[in-house]
Amino acid sequence: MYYYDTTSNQSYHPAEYPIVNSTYTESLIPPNVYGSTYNYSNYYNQNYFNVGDQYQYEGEYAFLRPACQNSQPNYNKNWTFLDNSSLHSSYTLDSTGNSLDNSKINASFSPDNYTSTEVSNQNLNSTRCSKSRKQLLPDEAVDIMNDWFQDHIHNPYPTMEEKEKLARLGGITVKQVNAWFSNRRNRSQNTKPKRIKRAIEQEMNEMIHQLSYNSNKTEIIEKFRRTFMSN
DNA sequence: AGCGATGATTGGAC
DNA sequence: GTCCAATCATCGCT
Repeated sequence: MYYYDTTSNQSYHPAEYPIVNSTYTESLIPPNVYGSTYNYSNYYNQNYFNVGDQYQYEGEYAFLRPACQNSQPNYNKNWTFLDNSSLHSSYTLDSTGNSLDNSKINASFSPDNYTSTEVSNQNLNSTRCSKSRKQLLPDEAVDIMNDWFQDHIHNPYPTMEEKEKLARLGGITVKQVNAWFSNRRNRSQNTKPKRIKRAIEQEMNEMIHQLSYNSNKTEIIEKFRRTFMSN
């Protein structure tokens, strides 16, 4: 049995789906499941979705596409998650355009049906996956995180609750929020270790300055410099 | 081809 | 578990 993925217009055997674990499926959350037009309450405690979960896009049904290495979620499409009732009344096409039995599909797509060996043996660099493109985070997500960063410039460390809120508002995952803040702090020299290092150096410089004004203590100053300064 | 920007990953510290 | 620095990978641009 093959499955038709309307996001890539390709058919796959279920065993070809290369990665079924939380690390990759977490990055495949369609953004609009958090949106205002979506009744999110039924899935409030579900923070990731499995490869093979079914979604509706512009009237067409599609499976969540496979999590190839370096694959990125498609943030630009207006995904709608199908709840269980509509899932069973929907249809899906196979490689020849025939309708498939959804109850069989859902059973076959359970990650438990495949061993970790089967999954890890898949070739992540197959031609099917090589077309994946690196995508930027949604502008809205970056804007929201940038605002938060500027508002907390002296301690840019969101709590877990704040990370979840930023992720929800931006339509991205908490993992992506973590990576964004880590990169942002590091690249703006605003991590705690770097701030501490700068503060120590500044204090050392001030002490050197004071010593040099108060009396002639060249020897102490040089020892101080050798001990605390990097150059 | 080279480069800067950016998102993701990794191994280690704690 | 979180956070870090370093690094990788891919984008757009020239």
